[in-house]
Amino acid sequence: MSTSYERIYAVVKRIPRGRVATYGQVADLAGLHGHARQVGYALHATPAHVRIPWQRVVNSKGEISLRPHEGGGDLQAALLEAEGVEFSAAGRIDLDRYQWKPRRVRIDR
DNA sequence: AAACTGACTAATA
DNA sequence: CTATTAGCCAGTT
Repeated sequence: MSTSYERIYAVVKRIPRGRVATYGQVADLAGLHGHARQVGYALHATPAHVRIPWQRVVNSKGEISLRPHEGGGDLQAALLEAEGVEFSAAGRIDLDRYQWKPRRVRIDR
């Protein structure tokens, strides 16, 4: 395997600590516009020996797409919190503040 | 090869 | 807020 997966991994690896990106965003940055699903699929199929910050990829609502009881769901949340990402009571992330915006001056704060 | 599946998204209702 | 519809497309069966 290569092609799409490597691009996706490459993009995900660039996500800075304490920031998150959406699946659609990653797809777009990877040159796979409209392939949001493939991003999720690729990450799901990511071998454990490939260390990438997959936890920084969330869905468009700023939520973790995995169900808590399934593998990784709570782990992802824990990892993100450890990076300083703040979760709302509903387990959601404020994308306005934490979404990674590459190639753009971060005016936020 | 055809059908199924899925860590998605956006638009409607 | 939930539900439905539709668009997307690679990997599995």
